Amino acid sequence: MTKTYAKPKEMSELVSSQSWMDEALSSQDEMKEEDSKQAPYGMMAGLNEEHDSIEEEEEEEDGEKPKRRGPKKKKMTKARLERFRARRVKANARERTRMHGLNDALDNLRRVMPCYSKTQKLSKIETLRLARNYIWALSEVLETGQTPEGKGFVEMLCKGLSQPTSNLVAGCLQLGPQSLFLEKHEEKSPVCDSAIPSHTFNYQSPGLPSPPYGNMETHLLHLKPPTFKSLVDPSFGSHHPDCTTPPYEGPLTPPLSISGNFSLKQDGSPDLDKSYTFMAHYPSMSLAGAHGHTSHFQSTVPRYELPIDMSYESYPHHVVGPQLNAIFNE
DNA sequence: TAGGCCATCTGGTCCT
DNA sequence: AGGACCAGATGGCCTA
Repeated sequence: MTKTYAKPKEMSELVSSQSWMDEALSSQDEMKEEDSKQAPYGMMAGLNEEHDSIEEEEEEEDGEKPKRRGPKKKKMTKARLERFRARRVKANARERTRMHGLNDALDNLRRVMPCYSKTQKLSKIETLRLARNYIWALSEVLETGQTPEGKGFVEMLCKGLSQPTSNLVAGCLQLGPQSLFLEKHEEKSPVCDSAIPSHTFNYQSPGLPSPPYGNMETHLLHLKPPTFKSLVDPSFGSHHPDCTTPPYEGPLTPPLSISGNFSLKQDGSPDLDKSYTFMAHYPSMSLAGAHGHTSHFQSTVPRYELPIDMSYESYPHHVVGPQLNAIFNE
């Protein structure tokens, strides 16, 4: 899955010509070469041809370079250099792993979104935007206790999304931009790739793959206890008979831990008795279904208005994160 | 070809 | 000291 990147040609020329490279950096160059042997992304490989002498004096005052403040750097002894190099290699590996974990979590999030597609992956930012809208839309459904009117639901989901993503969502939910009404279809499994022929849908966005995703009603299954269970019990979804999507590989990151306090049992599985701290926000919601598929949701959920400018342009820099935090952590 | 998206490296900061 | 997290920088890939 990891892409491999070719080593950029210009890099070595660029770096080796830079007079500001102090000896610490030159030592890093050596380290990078070593790192690049392990990492697929070998951008720094081969940079150090001109920085072999690690003991050379660090400050070559050539007049052009601004004087550095602060304490003079310690000379890089060979031992120090070795330690530094090893540390950097390890740090790079950790950082790669960390980012892979982050991406895995994002993939998990994509899969529980109402328009999961292996062929057309949502970008990271669009995934987060859609997730936010989805939470918002579902909270509205919980509040009203009614199946949402199709157009409104899609509009909620699409707020602030880019046009291509909006098209994708509309396509997934079988709602074209012109005909935004809920059309009855026989119920199919949610989030099932390639299970439904594309001609079933009344809207296809140009350039989109055949929408294999399901219809509006199926996505509302996310509200029903079995699917709710599937979110917390990885073994559930992977054996769902209607779903042709490959089984879910790993346990989900606790998907509903709104406040971030998700308890795990000793074996690592979610502790449903303790975990759902969002019950504090949804005090009368019965979560029995998380265990037994027979729960009911009472619709006395407090309403959370999201006083956020949801225009596409407003997303990147604004209050989305802090305000959501404030809402969910109050 | 420009722009969007992405993976990776890197140095800084904070925490244990 | 070392790990986690973060943001900036960089360059590759892809598409309109």
